[in-house]
Amino acid sequence: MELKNAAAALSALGHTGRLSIFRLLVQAGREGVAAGEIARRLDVPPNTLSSNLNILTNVGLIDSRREGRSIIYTARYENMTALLEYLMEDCCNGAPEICAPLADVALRSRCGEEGRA
Amino acid sequence: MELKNAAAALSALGHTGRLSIFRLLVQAGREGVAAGEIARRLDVPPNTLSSNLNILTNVGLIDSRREGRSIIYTARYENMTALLEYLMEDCCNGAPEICAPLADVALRSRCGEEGRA
DNA sequence: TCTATATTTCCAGATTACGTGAATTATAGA
DNA sequence: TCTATAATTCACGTAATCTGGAAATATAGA
Repeated sequence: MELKNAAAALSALGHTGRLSIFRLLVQAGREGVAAGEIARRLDVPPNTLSSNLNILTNVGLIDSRREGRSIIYTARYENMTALLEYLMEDCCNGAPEICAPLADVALRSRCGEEGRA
Repeated sequence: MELKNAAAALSALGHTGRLSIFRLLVQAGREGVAAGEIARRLDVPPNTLSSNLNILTNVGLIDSRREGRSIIYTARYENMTALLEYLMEDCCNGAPEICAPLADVALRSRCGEEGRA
């Protein structure tokens, strides 16, 4: 991942509306959620939602497919992973005790294995 | 972590200049780096740097201490961890194979244990 | 105290982002 | 084809952000 792409993705997430959308999709898994359903759950007007979905799509954080009249959005986990990797790259100058908690967070996120902290 | 705080932190990172600063500090470890040294390494004017350091400080991503004439900046790893945790929270609806790569990234970041991917 | 160094604060013009009303496109079903 | 539903695109006023010059503050050393 390059600086510009990472910054663009982070900037897209740096907005309460878009962050809510993204987390919703991250939690939804591969199935995804239809635009209308997102609008209903988050209570946002459809045009505002659409513009934010577009921004998240452009930076590669989400994807979409049409199903009948609905458009289903999904998180792009690979790109999310690349982004987090970029943030942690060469972390903490050789002091493992600093990064260990980061690793623990990720391990705990292995879904369904135990409650979160 | 709450939505607003997370969005503020991500927004602060969604800027190539600030993202570069933050990564520099993440990689520097607990020692930190003086403002002037950051300015030199990233080639940015001191007032612009100062304003961006201030923004990163306000969202809790970095910290500073004075040492003589210099002000030393450091990454706040605990808050970085909390931010990543927020992004991964309840990830992927019970499909561990989706989140596993995220965990791997974090494990690989255990500094100095092996090369990064 | 005087000077040099390190960094921050103040300020203003330029740019970019935000949200939304209105119009538009796409699909499904009668 | 006509109507209803689902979602997007366009246009635009408002608000926030970005950048860097100039001035101010803090510290160290002579």
